Amino acid sequence: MARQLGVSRVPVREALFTLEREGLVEFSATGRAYVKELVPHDFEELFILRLALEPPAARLAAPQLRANARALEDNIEATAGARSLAEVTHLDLDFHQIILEASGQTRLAKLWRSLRSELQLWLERLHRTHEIQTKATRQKTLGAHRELVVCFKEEAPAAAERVMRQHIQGWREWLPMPGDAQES
Amino acid sequence: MARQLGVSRVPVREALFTLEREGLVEFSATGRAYVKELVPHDFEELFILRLALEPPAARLAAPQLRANARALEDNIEATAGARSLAEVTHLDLDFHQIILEASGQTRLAKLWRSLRSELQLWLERLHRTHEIQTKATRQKTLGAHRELVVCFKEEAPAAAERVMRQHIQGWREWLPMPGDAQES
DNA sequence: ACGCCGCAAACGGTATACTGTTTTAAACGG
DNA sequence: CCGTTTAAAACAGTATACCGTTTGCGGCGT
Repeated sequence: MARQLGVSRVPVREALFTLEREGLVEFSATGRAYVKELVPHDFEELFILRLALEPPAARLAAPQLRANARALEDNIEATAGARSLAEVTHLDLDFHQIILEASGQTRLAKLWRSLRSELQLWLERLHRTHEIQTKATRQKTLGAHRELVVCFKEEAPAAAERVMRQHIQGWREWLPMPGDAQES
Repeated sequence: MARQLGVSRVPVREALFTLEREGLVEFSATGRAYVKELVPHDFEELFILRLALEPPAARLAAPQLRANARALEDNIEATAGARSLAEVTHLDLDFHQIILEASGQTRLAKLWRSLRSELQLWLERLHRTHEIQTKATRQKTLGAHRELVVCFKEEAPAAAERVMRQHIQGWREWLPMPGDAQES
């Protein structure tokens, strides 16, 4: 790999360890790196982690976002005008990341960033195999995001936490199981 | 540092990155590594993360631990007979780690392991500056742990989640604020 | 034909070396 | 005496080199 990339082995090595942390690569017992295959349980775990982490993050971020909801509103506007599926997904993840970063919890935000790449990989795969991003689902996501902004602006941490929990749970429910074949 | 340790710089470099992941070291913008100083907010964040992660982990671990509660029971017995403060703390963290590992969520378990070293550092510091491990508190911890084992054996995931949440919250409440001075 | 052995190539980890940048401190001027 | 300049030392990142181990495969024996 180092030869192919024209760099020495140490940076490649470190990049592989970074990818391992992000869940995209795994190492064998002898230290060899392989691309980690996506098994449905991993997707479930990502969902479990999001459900555990994001609602408290939303609660903690509420005071900070009360006056700084602008980035979130810009994001919603951009999502409404987005043309491609990939763009919508990217903006959706951005929206959540803004909240995580605003929570003031550095480990939480760092953890989210490390989950994001894996999550994005899963969503891209789902996009290829299922038709998951319809107009209706986009509107549903936008609705939840708008609701969250209202919670933040009114400084309602408990409500933000609850809305975030429902948003993630609802989002998971209308998502196809990653292992399923295309339905319809 | 590499010269002092008698090894080359690359392994030192990687060790420092590992310590950064564990929260014990931080890097400046120019890439220099410093020991991260402990600020009370970091302790709060560890607590927030435990509260977010461990109750769901207990719920998910319940089916797995129904028949395999032996390690937990051994841990409780060892804790009851432990002689030193450090030993009790170590066993306490072990107890929680067993549950995290049994949750079947590899990222969750990995995350816990990376939090553990930082948590242990904090507890050691609290031990030096406060008298936090009295007989009463140890009994309280043991009581919660025993209660959790009962939940697991009866395969009561929801109860395990609730007990874990109360255990962590209660534990936090009788802990002194890390920034406070000794309160005789 | 099949399994076992042994060797060559590839690999992982780390020591050493090179290069550009940052830090430090001494020399200089105000 | 203090701020500025500048040169040397330290440093971060990475390329190269070395060594012990693993892997893959051709040849051997059964």
